[in-house]
Amino acid sequence: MTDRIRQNLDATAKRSGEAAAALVVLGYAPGLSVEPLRQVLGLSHPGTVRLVDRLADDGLVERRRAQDARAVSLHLTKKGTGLRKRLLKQRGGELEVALDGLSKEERASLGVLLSKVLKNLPKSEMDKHNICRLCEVGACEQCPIPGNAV
Amino acid sequence: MTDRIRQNLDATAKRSGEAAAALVVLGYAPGLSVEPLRQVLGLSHPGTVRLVDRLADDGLVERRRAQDARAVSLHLTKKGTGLRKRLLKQRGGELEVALDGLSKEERASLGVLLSKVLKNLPKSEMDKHNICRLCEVGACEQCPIPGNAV
DNA sequence: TCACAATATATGCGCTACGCATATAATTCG
DNA sequence: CGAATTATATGCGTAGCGCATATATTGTGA
Repeated sequence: MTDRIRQNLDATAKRSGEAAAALVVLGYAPGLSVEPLRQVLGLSHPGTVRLVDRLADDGLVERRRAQDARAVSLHLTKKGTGLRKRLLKQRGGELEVALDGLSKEERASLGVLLSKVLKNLPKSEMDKHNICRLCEVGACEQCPIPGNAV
Repeated sequence: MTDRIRQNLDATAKRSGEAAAALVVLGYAPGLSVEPLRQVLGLSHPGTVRLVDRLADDGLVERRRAQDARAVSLHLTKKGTGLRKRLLKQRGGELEVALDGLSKEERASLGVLLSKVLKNLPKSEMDKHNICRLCEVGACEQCPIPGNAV
């Protein structure tokens, strides 16, 4: 499933690696600067700078000055917001394909079980954000990862 | 989960991309030639040739002559077999971590539900092998993907 | 049987997405 | 106010891949 989701997101974004994830994250955390973005994506700082370069080249992300003049405030452009929406929709579509044929009850039961699994995964605070980096905000009434506000 | 499994396998194999998958596949299909391996891994032919080059450089895979003198017969070396075993064990360990705290009944129920999900995924015959390319042979009494012998 | 298509592997070349080391700019703190 | 800290950016190299193409072997049809 993740292979397929990745492939589709990469194709839609015309970028690979963490590009799609960056768009999703910047969507729910506008104004984020490079350093926290780096931590969420699990990249090096230079890698993240270059990623932002590419997204800016594509007209998807804008660098604005932050209060702290050292930092940059990252914002999705209109184009970036549109692409992000398509990415999330596409991911949802793939999940729907995977769940085809499962009844409402089966889906609910799968949700309960996977919530338990999800709780076992994060090994640090930032890990929680990394795990959720492609999530659709609001898809979970309450994020099953304890202490995660996303 | 897939992120974490990939990271660990890549670190253990000291290679990234489809290297670990190639070792696993060649373990349950010894003598496979480059072309079918390519299809299972979902790479281009040149990409697969170069991957085999790297694995041969690492002393993990051997090229032998096949009946068909055009083809090569790929075999794991002793070292390759050992590494493969560690890779599968590591993957199993990560899955175990994810399932921590789930009762026997919950695991069984999750298995049933995920079997249904799994059936929805393959879009072609080769897809089935691609999906199972990191699987542990024998882990499933019967592969939930219909028509898959692995 | 012999040329020609088909199949299998390999090579030349370039590109994307990274990481490490380091430079530069701004802020904080003693 | 000067030095450590923090944030971004740049120089440079690498792994892993794809496309186009070359080479070798095997089938195939007149």
